[in-house]
Amino acid sequence: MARTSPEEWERRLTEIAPELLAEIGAKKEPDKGLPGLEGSEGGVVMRFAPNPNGPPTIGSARGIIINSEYVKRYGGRFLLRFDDTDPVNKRPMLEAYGWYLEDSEWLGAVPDKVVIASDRLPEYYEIAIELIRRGGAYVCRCDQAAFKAKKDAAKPCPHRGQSPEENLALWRDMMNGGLGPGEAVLRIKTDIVHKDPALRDWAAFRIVTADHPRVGEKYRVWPLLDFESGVEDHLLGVTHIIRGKDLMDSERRQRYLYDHMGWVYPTTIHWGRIKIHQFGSFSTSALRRALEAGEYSGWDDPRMPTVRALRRRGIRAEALRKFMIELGVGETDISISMDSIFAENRKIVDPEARRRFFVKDPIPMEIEGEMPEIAKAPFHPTLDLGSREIPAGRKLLVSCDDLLNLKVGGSLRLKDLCNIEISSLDPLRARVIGTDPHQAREKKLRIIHWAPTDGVPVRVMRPDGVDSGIGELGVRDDLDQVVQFERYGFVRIDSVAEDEVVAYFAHR
RNA sequence: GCUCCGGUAGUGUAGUCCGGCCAAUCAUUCCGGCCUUUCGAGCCGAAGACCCGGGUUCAAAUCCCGGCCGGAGCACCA
Repeated sequence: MARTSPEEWERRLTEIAPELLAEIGAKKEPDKGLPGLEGSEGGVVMRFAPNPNGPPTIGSARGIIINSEYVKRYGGRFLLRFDDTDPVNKRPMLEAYGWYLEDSEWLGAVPDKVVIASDRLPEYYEIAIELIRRGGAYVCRCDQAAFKAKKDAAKPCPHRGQSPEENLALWRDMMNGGLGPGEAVLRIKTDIVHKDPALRDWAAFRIVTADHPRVGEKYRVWPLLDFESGVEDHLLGVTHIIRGKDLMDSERRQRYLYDHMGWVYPTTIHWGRIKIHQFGSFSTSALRRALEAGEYSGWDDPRMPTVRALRRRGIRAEALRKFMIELGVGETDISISMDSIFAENRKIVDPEARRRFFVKDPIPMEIEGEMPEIAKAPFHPTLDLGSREIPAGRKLLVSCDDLLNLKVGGSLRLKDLCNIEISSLDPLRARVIGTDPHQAREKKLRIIHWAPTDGVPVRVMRPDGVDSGIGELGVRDDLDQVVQFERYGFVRIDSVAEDEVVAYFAHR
């Protein structure tokens, strides 16, 4: 296949239309980070709208970070809105409201405004009434199955033709108790013969007599998501909505509501489902059940895919931000690995994390020969972070893992201390053959870390279990710091007691 | 069954709207090598992808059609 080269075309272009040449020269610029927002001229208002039925997860973090990042970029406003309108199936947790605030702030996304749907029922009622007056909504008294049958057949139900007056009267019955749960819903009139059955006359309000954790039994008519969310987005002046692809129909449904009211629909962006290798698929409700069944120590258990669990493990907000922004907002369902987040975190944490010795599954070792009584070890291999002194002694502890390929006569270096030769394996004995690190280097000795016998017991809480061992005493100075246990990994010192230190494992 | 959306290396991602700069970007992962008193960091190098088939065109990752695969909606959940 003979292709005409670009050069050839350029030459011919020069002959026939030289004024277009500039266009060829213009390079396309590669987009960095998030794509721009369309329709940002009139300002940008965005929201993250969770149901507070558990703490923010990594998925929530994506929503919080991307929305707030756009707002930062365009100088707009970031709203946090709690869509807590189902006291039964997705019952809100009172503590969770605060958790969202806390985690948003930690993620560097302090909301400009916080809205709680369960505070705003009166506003929703007013709009419902206006909608009925305009003939855009009707009270449907079909039971669920009957309506579905009608809808699937693209046939209107008998209540669709009621007059606004009739509907208003029935609405009052819903409000004042004349109608009970399951006896009526308010439906938005869309297009009953629409080719997509998902869009036909959807329910906007239903009757719920259960108490709500925040407002108790104050209301008995509650909005459904499409109404609440759609109305709030308008009321709050939201300009851009980012939501899951699973909610694509919401826009198409809500547009009917907007048309009835004469409102302008915000710009929408969709993203696909996010799955994380290390955690699999999870839902907040499923996690909550597992937690209540005692499978986890709490919402910040190191196995949890929550923001608070990552924080406890020493993952920095900045690492999460960079990662999420890099992910972007594609519509493809994605399956990510924590490795990328860890890599991002390592870059941030490595330069500031003090190095410490932690010996997992310690084995005592007796040493003979001339050696320093105190090891002087730098806090960082290349940066000047100072150093610490670790008292050594005739007896030291080394990790069981490091003994695996050891044999009598073999030699290695105890880091920052001395070079030894193994003289016996059981009991473990060695003799000093020198102290010079260069000697170790020349002989290509393996270098292992160690701990003094009077070090502090350390427990490391990991996603895959608990490691126990002994750490140098200095780890007690690093409460709440991310440190690197040499040859083990980065951990956050979570608690320090006289007789035990607990650390949470971040990553290698 | 009806409807909607997506498919670029192992994993993500840029490019797709407005076809030529794309023998395709960046990150991570993996594999080599260097460096290092850590199995960390750093440095160097390498490997690795346009779902398939047609069509339009001088030219297709990009436009059109069909197929395949994946996800989602059709709740008085969010």
